[in-house]
Amino acid sequence: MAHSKTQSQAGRQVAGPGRPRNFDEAAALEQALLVFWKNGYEATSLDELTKAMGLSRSSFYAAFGSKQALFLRALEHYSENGLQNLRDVAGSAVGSPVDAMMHALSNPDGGKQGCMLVNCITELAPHDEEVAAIGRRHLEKIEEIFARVLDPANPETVRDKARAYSSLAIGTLALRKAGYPAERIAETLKQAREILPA
Amino acid sequence: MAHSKTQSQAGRQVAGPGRPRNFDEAAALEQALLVFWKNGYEATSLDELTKAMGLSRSSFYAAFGSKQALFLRALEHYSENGLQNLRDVAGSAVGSPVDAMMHALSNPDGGKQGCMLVNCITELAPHDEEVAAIGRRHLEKIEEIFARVLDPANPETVRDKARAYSSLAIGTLALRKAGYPAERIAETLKQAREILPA
DNA sequence: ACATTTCTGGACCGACCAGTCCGAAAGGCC
DNA sequence: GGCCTTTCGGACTGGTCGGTCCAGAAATGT
Repeated sequence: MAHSKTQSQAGRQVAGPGRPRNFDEAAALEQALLVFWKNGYEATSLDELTKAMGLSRSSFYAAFGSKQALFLRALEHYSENGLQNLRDVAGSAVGSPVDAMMHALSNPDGGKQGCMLVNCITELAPHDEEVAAIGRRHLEKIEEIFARVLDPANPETVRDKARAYSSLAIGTLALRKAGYPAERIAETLKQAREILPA
Repeated sequence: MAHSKTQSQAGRQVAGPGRPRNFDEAAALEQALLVFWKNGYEATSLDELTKAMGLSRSSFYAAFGSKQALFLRALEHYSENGLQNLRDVAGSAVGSPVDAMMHALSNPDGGKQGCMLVNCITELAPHDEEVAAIGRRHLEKIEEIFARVLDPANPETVRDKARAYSSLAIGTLALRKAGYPAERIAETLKQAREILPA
């Protein structure tokens, strides 16, 4: 809510002449991200976006160009954040890192909203190669993190297994969105986990 | 394409008075299904629907009531078809029925379009309890079929495992939509079979 | 204080949205 | 053939969409 005037103002490096922005671009992007996450791309209107971001239409277009461009930035941002979070989980897990990662993937911050990237792949990837590419890159990074945890010495040799783990976790997101009780989803992961080797 | 006038015309049992329909309601529903499957719900317009179904707007509303109502009918139809198809696959598989079912789930008829029900769960379920309920029912039936294959005598005891299998197959749909090569997905499933033994 | 630069709110644009309506057409029935 | 019922095509409606534009306000350097 508090907008610092001296904050980084992407688009102008140093404070030149003229009126400075009175909104934080990063914070606005974050708010936009939440709206896209909740509604998906098509179902999100400019009015809802600008209201959530707290800026006028003209500021919006001056700062972000278009709904589509903003969306892609938000999606990239989400991907970076999500991957970093997953790396943190893998690194600082108290028990099995694989368990912790599966749990993190299956319980994204958005709760019932699931994973924004999976949502967007489902909604847009078949018709939008740019989104598909972001999605592929994100999924591959997830596999990579899994693989490094599974076999730090030879991560490339367990790539398929890593992809299987991540697919399993991603699959449970559909259950969650459909309204399955969280306990049943956890039981599914636990059951899968007991069978599979370390 | 050929519309028989004497075909069943849901809404009027026998040919009463008045001008008869010159379209097949079931065939029109099928065409609508394909459009919803390809685009999702929001991104599908009435113009595209009516064009694909080959009928005018007034005929459309007279026969189906609304876009939403038509969509729900199409979704239910898709669910019934998909589940029957899965039962057939499970029953007539030459090798492992579980393999065959996973393959069928992971390679839906729509190809890159994925599974319409998973798509719709992702797009609508968090905001539409009716769709969520259809989705839950569909997913539970899939589990049921898996469970009966895994342990015909005590299907209830392997329900969690069955859910793990179906989640895994569903998870690979995201890979496909993101544009992963089919061979890599097949490899993932094969690898997963080793992780999750029968 | 002034000139310069950029921001802001809101009016505005053409396109498209889902849904309605009406006159014309096409059958069965007498 | 005339009548009644139902469907047909397509024009039309109010509303919303993403995006543009402008007049005025605000904050800087000099």
